[in-house]
Amino acid sequence: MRTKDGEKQRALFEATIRVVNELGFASSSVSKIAKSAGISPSTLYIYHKNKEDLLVSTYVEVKREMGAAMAGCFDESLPVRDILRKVWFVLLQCACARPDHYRYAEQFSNSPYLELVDQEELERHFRPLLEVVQRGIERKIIKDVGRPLLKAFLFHPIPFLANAWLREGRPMTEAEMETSFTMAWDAIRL
Amino acid sequence: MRTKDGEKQRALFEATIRVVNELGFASSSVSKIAKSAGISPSTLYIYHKNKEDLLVSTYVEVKREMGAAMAGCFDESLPVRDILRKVWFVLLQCACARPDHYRYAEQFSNSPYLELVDQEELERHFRPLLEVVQRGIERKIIKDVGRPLLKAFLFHPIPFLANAWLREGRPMTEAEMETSFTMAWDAIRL
Amino acid sequence: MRTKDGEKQRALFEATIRVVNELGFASSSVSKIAKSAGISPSTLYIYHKNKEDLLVSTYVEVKREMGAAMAGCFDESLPVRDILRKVWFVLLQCACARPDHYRYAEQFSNSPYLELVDQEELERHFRPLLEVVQRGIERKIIKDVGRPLLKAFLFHPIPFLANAWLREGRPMTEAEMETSFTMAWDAIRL
Amino acid sequence: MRTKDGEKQRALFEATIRVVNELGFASSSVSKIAKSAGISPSTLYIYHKNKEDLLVSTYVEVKREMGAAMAGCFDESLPVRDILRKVWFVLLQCACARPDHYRYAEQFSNSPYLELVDQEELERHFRPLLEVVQRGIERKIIKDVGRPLLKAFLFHPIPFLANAWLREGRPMTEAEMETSFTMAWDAIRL
DNA sequence: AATGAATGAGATTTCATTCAT
DNA sequence: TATGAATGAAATCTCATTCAT
Repeated sequence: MRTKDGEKQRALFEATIRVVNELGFASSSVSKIAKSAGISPSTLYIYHKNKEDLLVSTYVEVKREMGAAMAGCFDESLPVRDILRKVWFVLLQCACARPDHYRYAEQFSNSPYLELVDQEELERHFRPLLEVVQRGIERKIIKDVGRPLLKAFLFHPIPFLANAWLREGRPMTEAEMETSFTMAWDAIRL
Repeated sequence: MRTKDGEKQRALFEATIRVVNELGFASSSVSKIAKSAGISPSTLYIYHKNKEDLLVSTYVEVKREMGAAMAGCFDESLPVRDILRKVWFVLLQCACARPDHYRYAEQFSNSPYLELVDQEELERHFRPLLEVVQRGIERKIIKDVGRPLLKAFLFHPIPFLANAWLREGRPMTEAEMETSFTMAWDAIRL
Repeated sequence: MRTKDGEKQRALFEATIRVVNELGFASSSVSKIAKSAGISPSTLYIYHKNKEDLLVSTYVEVKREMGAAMAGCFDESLPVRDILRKVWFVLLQCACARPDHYRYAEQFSNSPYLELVDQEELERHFRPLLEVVQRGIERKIIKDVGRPLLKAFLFHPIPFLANAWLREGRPMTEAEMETSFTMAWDAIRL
Repeated sequence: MRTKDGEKQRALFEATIRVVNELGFASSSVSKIAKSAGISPSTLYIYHKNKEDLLVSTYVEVKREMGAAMAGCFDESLPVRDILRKVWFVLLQCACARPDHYRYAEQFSNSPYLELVDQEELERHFRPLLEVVQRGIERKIIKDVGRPLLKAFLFHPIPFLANAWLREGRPMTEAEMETSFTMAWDAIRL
């Protein structure tokens, strides 16, 4: 009896992102993704129930990895602003290092597929971050304006910026990162 | 493609947005859009060269209408902040009034279709706005950080916020609009 | 605008019966049927919603034609036995003339597809026949044993017999038909 | 194909009947049957050369069991009519007790698969019965009309009747069995 | 201008079967 | 013996587009 191949699983994950970024959801077919992963389309169905499952679990995995990257740089002992600054830098660096992952997440979360994902579960990956923000609110450092508004200025700009620099074809400089965080912080701080 | 019936043209425009929002680009077909517009798929080809042309020109039209809405509220005699505040309110109101148009634009601009659109031409609709921003920079009122960063905090949040409130099922209050603009302004002002 | 082609409709009907008889339900595919009808598989979907609809409506049409053949030979003025005898002969002749139609009906009605058909509607085609049987019961000519038992001996044997002779490769003689009807009649008469 | 586990063999036999009855030949796949039997599709190939072999040997086994049930009630010392009556009752009871086995046999024998079965060998199971019928013919008790006609009225109705009662959801009463046999007997007796 | 009919290409998915353990 | 992994072939059905009226 053969055993499920972790390498194939990963190849599928990367291929999905690659193909969707290149062709968009409209033209991404299961066969193209399978071919890009170097496996047979039928083999894909051993790893995923159907196309939807492939796309959704790819999204969830991207989000999980983003959450992990963030968690890895978390230092609760720092002041609120410094924690957020560090996270901002890490996320921006990730977005620039793996812009395709971020672009995939953007495409996905702007499509009706998003409704198939359990939002609660996704947020769990970012729980510590949300708690820091909450602490900032309680200490009157951050505006008490509800989560959507804070999201809109603190997280939402990140992939957009990564994308913009990607299109310019050069990496973001340290100074540009600093500037961008300052803008986000100015938006949310009291 | 021999243009004629304005009513059908409009029906197609709305149907495209409706269907793409409901099904996503992945599952939106020419036939479904035609059916939703109450015309035959063959008739659609009188108005549009092909599917791509349909999707692209729908996007351009959405952007044009957004530009027009903005232009309609433009009062050059006001101070920079007040101009931007007015525009922000109008765009947010539009986004809340026709969230589907905005959602369509979001989906479209996160897809590879975007590359088919002449960005220069699109920006023309927003020229006056960009000039006001430029004036703010020159007068040391707005941070001089390049267009992408300003876009990221001044325009990009708008459809995201409209979407967030749409999901909550209630309209944005005047106070919430004021708060959100304040955040955007805090982000970009010097 | 082209108009739906009655010839194609008929070709599909015959092709369905032909292919299913040759290969059985297990190996009959939409493509094979379309090819056998001389049309493209996609064209088939203009005439039938899906495979199921194709198979079901083919069955219904076969039954309708059987009903029509029977109705055409119906002479209410004759005694009960003579009416049934005439019907028996006509149905046997039909079954022998178009054995594929009958074989199709047999295969179909022994498959779970049968449950998709409105039995009430089917029986309508045979209403006059059922009424004659009823009359026979009332006049104490035919056993009053319920419809299933009468069906089992009066109609059910017909395609079986047609099939048997088909396999022998020769037509049924007049005498054999007479004998077979006598047996059916002996079974149901009082 | 290296036979071994009798329990699995039986589970496969029952699963084949179950699945085919539920889904029909058209939709019954090896994997579905294997899953329904609680084994892996690969294991199935230890017991059967291929799908065809699975279906055919299931049919043969059903027939063998029917023959055995009949043989078990056979009392050569009785008069011809009484032997046939006993057999009729037993077969009807079997058909009602295991309607799925009979339904499977019906589906199978109305499909082109039937041609893969050695008819001679099948008939061997029913040899004693056929000899009794022959004796009846010689003693001028039964019509001398050839085997197909006798089959059509003496055996063919049985699964049809079992099916009809199955659909009504209640078992056949003793009286109904008596009536049905009387009809069969009336059909074939001189 | 408008549209139902028509279709080749291609979509997603399942199948029967073999492989490797 | 037993089985999960693997796959080429083929299934059903939809698509974007053109044809013919």
